[in-house]
Amino acid sequence: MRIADYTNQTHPRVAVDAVLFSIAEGALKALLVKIKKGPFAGRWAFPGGLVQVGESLDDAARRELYEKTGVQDLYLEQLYTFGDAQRDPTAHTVAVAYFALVPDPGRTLHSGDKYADIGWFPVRQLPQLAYDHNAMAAYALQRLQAKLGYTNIVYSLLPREFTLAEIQEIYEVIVDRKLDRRNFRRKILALGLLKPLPKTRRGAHRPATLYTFTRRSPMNVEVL
Amino acid sequence: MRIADYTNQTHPRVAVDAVLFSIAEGALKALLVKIKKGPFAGRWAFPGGLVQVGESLDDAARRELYEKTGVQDLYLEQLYTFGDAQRDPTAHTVAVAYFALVPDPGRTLHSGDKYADIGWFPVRQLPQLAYDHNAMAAYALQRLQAKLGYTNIVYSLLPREFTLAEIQEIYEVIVDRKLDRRNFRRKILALGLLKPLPKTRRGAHRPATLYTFTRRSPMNVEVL
DNA sequence: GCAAAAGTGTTGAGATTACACCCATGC
DNA sequence: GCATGGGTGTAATCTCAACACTTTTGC
Repeated sequence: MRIADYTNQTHPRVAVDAVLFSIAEGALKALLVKIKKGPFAGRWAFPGGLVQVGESLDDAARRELYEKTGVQDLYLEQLYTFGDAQRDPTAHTVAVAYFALVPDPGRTLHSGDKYADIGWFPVRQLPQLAYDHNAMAAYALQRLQAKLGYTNIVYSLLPREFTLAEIQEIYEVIVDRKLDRRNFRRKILALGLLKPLPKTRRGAHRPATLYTFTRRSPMNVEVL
Repeated sequence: MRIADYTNQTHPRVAVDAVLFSIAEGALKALLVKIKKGPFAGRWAFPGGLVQVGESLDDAARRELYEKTGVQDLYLEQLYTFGDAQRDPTAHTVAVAYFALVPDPGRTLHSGDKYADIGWFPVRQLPQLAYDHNAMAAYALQRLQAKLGYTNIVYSLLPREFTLAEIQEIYEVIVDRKLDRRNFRRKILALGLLKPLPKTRRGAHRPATLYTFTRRSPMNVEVL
């Protein structure tokens, strides 16, 4: 990354920040990185970086997350653009925030040279973050909850094969309330997006039928 | 406006564009300006401009629209940020699009020095616009239609006093279908946001009771 | 055989839709 | 007095929420 003197700039800089969510250990987690330098050194924040000329915003967000997680096919959508003049004390920086989803991240994380540390944090107990990233987190969570209700994006939080209990748990963890099992199953199956597989997941108790999505692309459907 | 050489820039510029809607002559209109210079000279576009250091995005959008229309209290919300590297052939420019609403604009418009012309255009028959502004228009219309259904933002398209027929017409024009008069009235009144006034609007036929909003601030309600 | 998760239907309440006639005014 | 838009109620349908017992497995 190039270091430059922005004090004489006449225009704001453009950065991209990515709020990456996942479900792990029965809780909703977000990916945070620890900042090395500047006024927020030592604080946690969402990963991000300046946009280069010729690079699209989506590409910048995707690149940023790929560097950290090694995940290529994640769900990614633009969230909101934060442009308050004081949000970055160093120089006026407009941050285009993205919102991303991945299935349970078993893989290893790479903090890279830029950050001191990296990790998954439970979304409902985030520490005090750098910049306006706590507001960003709140906004992203709100968007996630809303979109879960009227789209099929859960698919991006699930592995290829899953049980109905697992998909229901994701809904419960994200919208933060218990759902009626019978009503939920009826509704989710009525969408016609799930195909039962001729296999079961064997565990400690009665085996559960495994399902898979017929389409893994975003669309609007009435789920909740 | 300062003219500068951006060819050696290492970072994209930031601009704000505003899609301003209003209802006039029974149709949904958008405000367009005619561009004077550059590769899009002669084309219509949404009004916009570069963001200055120290200026927030919301302020920049508000300023832009105030210069053109003289309207101070409009409904304004961020829409989407367009960041494709090729969207502006002159230099990579990230455009933060805003979406705004005003009641029927009887007032005069000011094209200013920057633009060759200014005017209201029916949203469903826009000409070919500069940049990616046709996509911007489509996105804004979609947002408007959706928000009309689950918020009370109609208030920002109506004058202080209005009849139920007038508010219904706005819904019909925007969502582009006829609504049942009795069902619509029942539902909109059930929200408790409208107060009947002890006056009527006298016209060619039976006078209609005038209503006013009890609160003119955005909130979520189930309208449609 | 017992503990634990998987699987399955029905009923009542509330919401949504469809639909037709009388009323008040201006001309 | 007639043309025009304003104003009003009900019945049928659909959707949503609440609720409990049987089944299959591992140990």
